[in-house]
Amino acid sequence: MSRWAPDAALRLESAAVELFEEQGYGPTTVPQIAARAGLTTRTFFRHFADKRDVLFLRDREFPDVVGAALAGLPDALGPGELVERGLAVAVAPLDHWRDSIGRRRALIQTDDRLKERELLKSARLSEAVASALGTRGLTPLDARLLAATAVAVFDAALDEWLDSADGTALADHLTTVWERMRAVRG
Amino acid sequence: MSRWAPDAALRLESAAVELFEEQGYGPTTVPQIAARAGLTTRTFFRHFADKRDVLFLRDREFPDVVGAALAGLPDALGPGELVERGLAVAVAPLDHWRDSIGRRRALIQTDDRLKERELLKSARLSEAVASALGTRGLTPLDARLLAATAVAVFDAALDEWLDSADGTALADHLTTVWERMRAVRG
DNA sequence: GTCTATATCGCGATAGAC
DNA sequence: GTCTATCGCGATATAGAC
Repeated sequence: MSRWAPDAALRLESAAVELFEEQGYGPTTVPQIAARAGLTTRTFFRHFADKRDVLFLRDREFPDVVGAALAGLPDALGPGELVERGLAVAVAPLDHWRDSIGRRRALIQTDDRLKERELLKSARLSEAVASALGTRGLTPLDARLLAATAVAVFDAALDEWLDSADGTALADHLTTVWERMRAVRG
Repeated sequence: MSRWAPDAALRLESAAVELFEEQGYGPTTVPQIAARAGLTTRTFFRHFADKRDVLFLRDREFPDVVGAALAGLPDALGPGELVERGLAVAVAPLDHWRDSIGRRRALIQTDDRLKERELLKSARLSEAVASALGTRGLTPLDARLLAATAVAVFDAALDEWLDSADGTALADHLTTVWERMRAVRG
């Protein structure tokens, strides 16, 4: 048994989720989280920029994953198809995590500070998509608008998926929501 | 001259903008802001929920303004026209404030915490639009998607307006960006 | 208005890993 | 030895309680 368990960040995340669910986000203190994970407050802040960040451990790589998915698709696709298929690819692994994603979302909705952080993560995802679209020749404005559209679809599809009782895959919700997105403006 | 100048919030806002521009957002402390406005720290927190909020004084009413603009338009309009015209109406007064809006935006872009707050404000605007669209018979999903589209167009148009050298009105940028949004979705 | 908790972060020391 | 993760102490500012 080594002095440090190798998964300090993960243990801190688990402890935080438990405490937030038991007591709420606001009343839970960082020392409490650290203590439950068997670590110190100082260590918490070495792994996470602030108290909110502990709920967003998984999101860190997602923009890169989506960027890579977009980069890997054939050049022949039009921009609309590109983002639609890119998202579908990047999203596939999430089906296994529905439960923990749902718990996390429920927590986020209890506090505005957590909502803000979630919105920042969505904005970063949008930037990653826009950047990938920029390399395919779209103007910055067009890339930004299409990226914003894609992220709006993604966020809505995620909610539909989490709220749906049947076992429909996230990718199928994405398809449905894209369809609605195209229909509403008509 | 009364004992309290009646514009405490406005003076705090001015002091904060000056100090943020001089020293940056992070290094500026609330006691500094309060002192420059001739007030106490406690008074600052009576007017603003937190340090970031001092830059968002003007945004408070905007969702309601947009909601009212949407409510005032004829029922006969389709949803797409509705949001497009509603935004154009709500946005008209902003042309007089381009300079201060630009300074504020420059400050917001220097710090992630300020970006987060800005994103929350955009999200609230989106909710207000979605809510107004809900009363026109759109499904919650359709309302949400169209509202997200409208806010994305608004945000992009605002940036184009702030970055443009000529005196084109914000409403004209809105029109242009709506056009691009429709085009890029092919 | 005053008082206080607690989030946040800088610094130096320490303990294992390689 | 060097590197990295952790600890312990301390300082400051935000934010909320009374």
